[in-house]
Parts: sequence; structure tokens; C-alpha cells
Amino acid sequence: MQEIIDSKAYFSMELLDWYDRSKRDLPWRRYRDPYYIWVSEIMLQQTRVDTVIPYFQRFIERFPSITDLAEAPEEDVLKLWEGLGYYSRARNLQAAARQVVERHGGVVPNDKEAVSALKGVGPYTTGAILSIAYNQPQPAVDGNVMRVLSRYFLIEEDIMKAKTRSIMEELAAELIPHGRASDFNQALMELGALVCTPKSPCCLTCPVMEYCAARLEGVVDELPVKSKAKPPRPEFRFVALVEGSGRNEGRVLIRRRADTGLLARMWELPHALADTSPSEGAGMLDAPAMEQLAVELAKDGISVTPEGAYMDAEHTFSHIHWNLRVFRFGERVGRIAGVAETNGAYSSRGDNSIGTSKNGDASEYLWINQEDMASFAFPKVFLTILNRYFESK
DNA sequence: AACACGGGGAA
DNA sequence: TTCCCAGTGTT
Repeated sequence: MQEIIDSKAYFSMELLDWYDRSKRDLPWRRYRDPYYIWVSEIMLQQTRVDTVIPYFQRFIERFPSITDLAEAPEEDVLKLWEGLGYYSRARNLQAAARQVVERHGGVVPNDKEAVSALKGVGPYTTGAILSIAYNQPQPAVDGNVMRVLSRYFLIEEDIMKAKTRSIMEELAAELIPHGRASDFNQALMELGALVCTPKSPCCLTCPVMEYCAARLEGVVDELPVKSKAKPPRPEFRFVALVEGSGRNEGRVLIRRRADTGLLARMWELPHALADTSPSEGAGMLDAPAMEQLAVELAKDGISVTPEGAYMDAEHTFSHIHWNLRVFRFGERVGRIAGVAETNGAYSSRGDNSIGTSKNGDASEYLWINQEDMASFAFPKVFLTILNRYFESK
């Protein structure tokens, strides 16, 4: 007798059964606290579970409630996010926490309009919060889900296209078993993370292998179809490691980035886009490079003397590849520093800060020692350079 | 629709 | 080393 199987019902039931048996014990799964779910989902965007776990734990320890997060200084939030990347996630999360306190009495809302109105919460995270925290039958389609569905249902649309995501959302919504939205959506993502992986998927241990269309057709490795992203454009930058003298002895100069754009409001070593790509074998004394940096710093009222090349470093963003050449400089103390002071110096953190307001670009400079590193959030590459410098002193 | 936005892990 | 991963906001 030929048995008629509904491949969708089979998929949902087998997947749920598998999840009940083999779900991971993750910190945000120990309670069904909507705040925990929300924070974890923001951290998990573009970021692996193993990377997120320690960040999540520190974050929740420091900000146990939405109110704690809303009331914290933004620098504290950025510092806890340091190294996790995509820092607008952190800034938006805090802005959204303030929205929740003001508009929803500090409780994560449970209706679609209110959730998706939160800063940093798009279609995926809206579905994740509503389904995982509140067990509402909303789809939560991330990359894992698109990979699983594209294979099981042999969907050959390019998953980079917006249209494909809406197709996937419609399908994912149909698959949710009655009353099991929370577990089912997590199961879908768990399968993508543990079994139906991008490369070398473990089809032989997959709970739904029997009716997986891609496996039956032998095209698992061709799916999902995904158009390639543009490679990052290269940029050569010169970086200044300025060692203080006089009252800044033992400190180095750092600068805070602008309020918007790349690495917004993070701290860094001063640097500039290279006028000329660094001459081949320029060696320790690349005069044009050091001259360019000295001129840029002088514009901000900081006078320096070049000492030589220190190290090279690289950093890749999704759209830019930085080739950094770091030069050491000494701070030149004297009348020039006095000029900076009359140009609007101020002191927000003790007596070692310099602000410049000449051209309204809000550059803020500061002299820090190794212990001060704990108070400022740096992008990874500057953390690496600074740590190396202070460790080798 | 196209681009901006970090960093880590696996091959 | 090189490749891969992929949500949200802005324009």
C-alpha cells in the first residue's frame, strides 16, 4: 500500500522531535525572559553562538534589566560590545531599551507593530522575539533557516534577494506546528547550525533526511543559491602612535571617532588615508608618510616629532580592507600645545584630554596609559596595536 | 535595489 | 591564507 506522506507535516514533526532530544543548553534558553531573548538575538546577528556566549553573560551581569541598560552610559554599552563588531547593534539596542522604558513600562512589547518599531529590530528579530519569547506563530527567517528550507524544499532562488526572504517567510509560517512556535523556530535554526551546515552538512544524522529534496536530487552542495558579495576595497592608512612627554609621560594619544558612520564613537589611534600608497621598501623612515601624519595632527593642535615605523596591521570590514602602517612619534611640548588649549581645550576625564572645535568636526583626543584601556572601547585592530605596544614597554 | 556596517572560524 | 558567514538601517 502506497502511503501518502505530507512532506511539510513530516518535516515539522520530525524536526520538533529532534530538537526536544538534542537542543543545546544556551544561557538565553534557561529562562524565557523576553529581554534575554532580545539581547541574544541582537548579538547573534552575523555572529556565532560560541562567540556570543561570553559577551551575553557579561552583558546580562552588567545590565540585568532593561532599565539598567536604558540608564547606563553609552560608553559602558560599547565597552561590553568591544570585539563583537557591528557596533550600531549596541547603540540601537540601548536606544531601543530606552524606547521600551518610555513607551512600554520597561516590558518588551508582544505585538508585532511595537516590536518591529524598536531600533535595530527588523523582520527577523521581530519574528524571533514574538515566537521564541511569546510563542506567537511568527516566522523568524535567518540565514540558517533559508539554508535549511532551500535544501529540504529545493528552492533555487537567490537567498540574497529580498523577494526570496518573503517566499521563505511564507513557507516558514506554514510549517509552525500549532502551539509550538517557540520550539519550532529554534529547532529550524538549530538544525542549520548543527546539522544542515553551509559546508559538509551532516545529512546522515539529519532528522528530515528522508524527504530532503536536495539530498534526494544530489544537489545539497549547490544550495542555497547565493550571489557573491563584492570584495572589500583596499585602503592604505598611516597610523600615529604618539608617546606623550612631560605631564603625558608614559601615555599615548587616542582619538574618538565621529558620531556616525564606520565604528561610530569608538576610540582609536589617530590615522589618515595615505596620500600616496606607501613606497615599496620605504623602511623605517618613510618621510612622506610621517610628514602627512604630522600635518594632520598639527591641524588638530597636536605637535609631534617622527621616530619611525613601528608595525603593520590589517583589518577587514565587510566592505573595506585596511592596510595600516603604524609610525611612532614623540609629543613635542611647548608653545604649540598652549595654542591648542586656547583653541577650546577642555577636560572631561581629568586633566589629560584635549578637545578641538576649530572646524566643528568634534575630534576628541586623550592621553591614556595601559590601565585606562579598560575605560574606552576600541575596534579590534587598535586593541591589538595598543596591547602590543604596552606589553612590550 | 544597493550599499554601509566587524570580526571570527573553518578549509 | 583565503573563503565564508548574513540582519538592519540608510539612501
